[in-house]
Amino acid sequence: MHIKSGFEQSVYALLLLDMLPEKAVLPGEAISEHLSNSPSYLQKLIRKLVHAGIVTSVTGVKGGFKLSKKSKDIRIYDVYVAIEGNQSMYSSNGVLSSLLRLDKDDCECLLEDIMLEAESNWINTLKQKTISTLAKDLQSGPFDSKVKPIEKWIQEKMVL
Amino acid sequence: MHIKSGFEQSVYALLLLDMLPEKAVLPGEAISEHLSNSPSYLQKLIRKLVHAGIVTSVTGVKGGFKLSKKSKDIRIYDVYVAIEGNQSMYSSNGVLSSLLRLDKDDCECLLEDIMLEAESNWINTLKQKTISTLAKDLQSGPFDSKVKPIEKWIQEKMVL
DNA sequence: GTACTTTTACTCGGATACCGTCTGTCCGAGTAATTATGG
DNA sequence: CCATAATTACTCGGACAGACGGTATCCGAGTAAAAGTAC
Repeated sequence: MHIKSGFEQSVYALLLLDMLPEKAVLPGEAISEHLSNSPSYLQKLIRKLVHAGIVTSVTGVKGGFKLSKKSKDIRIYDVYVAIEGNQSMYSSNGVLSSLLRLDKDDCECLLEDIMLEAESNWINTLKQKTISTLAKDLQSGPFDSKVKPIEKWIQEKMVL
Repeated sequence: MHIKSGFEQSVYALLLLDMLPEKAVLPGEAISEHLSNSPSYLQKLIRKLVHAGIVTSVTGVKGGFKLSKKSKDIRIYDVYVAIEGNQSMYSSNGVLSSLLRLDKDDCECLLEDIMLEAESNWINTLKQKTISTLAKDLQSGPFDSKVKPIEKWIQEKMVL
């Protein structure tokens, strides 16, 4: 089991967008340039964030993306769901039914209860962390000094 | 992200083995027959459980498998690790390094801390549940009556 | 200078290809109990 | 009846094929600002 790399890309794209001045917008091309990953794929990811209501898009010339909420209201969990979907990690294949010699899906999967409980604890952790949490961690961490250059770079690339 | 179906198969195979009388052994063929999944693949899974020290195998004629511990000492987490490996769900691709314009892996992934914390909570839940937990759930549930026939069937198929 | 058209720079979403992983199959080798064989 | 050989019924582990999903690319369509054009 592995969490998609698209999730990481999305989170850091949001962290970048969080440095945008209000009302400004950043083109997808610029974002992928700064994150050094493939432009077309990253944009596909960002579009998922748009659908999830996390990011606002502006079409046409001078278009681009920006956060549609305050970063403290964007939970890591929300990002996860936007990218990976809200289906649970575990889904039964009805093996217990076979074990009990019942018709398929005639009984609930005992294991599912346990797996859902575990997943619930996992989710709750991700609900308590936001993009803002990461931004603060960054500013209080050893790479504090690297933030300024990024903001400067944003000034050049942003529009509106 | 999705947990492999092999995990479910393994857990219920163990639940079946838990019904074996002491010292008795059940051939892999019989197990897959009762779980109605492919024999060769299930045996491959069971061999992973053997490597993990959860199941004991006996080779040769009258060979087969049995639990190598009490079912209350087989945590669901142990089964998970045996099948899926003990690498964590999340692994960074160094996107933060790109964001900060550093050489790859020159900084720790901020997101990783969060993801590991969440995963830790997930793991702890699975460490508190065992195969014995499931066995008890089964006996106290609505399909209690289905257990007897299985034990009878085991009497026919087991060896030693 | 105003109304209209064209260009331009973006997003949007689908079609498609690639590639790694999980599922599942197959086979030869190893192992040990059982059976057969020979004296 | 005993010792040895052959058979049998298993596990073991690797090689391999197929399916599926994540990653990534490409392209035509839509959109709106900007630039160009005509009167």
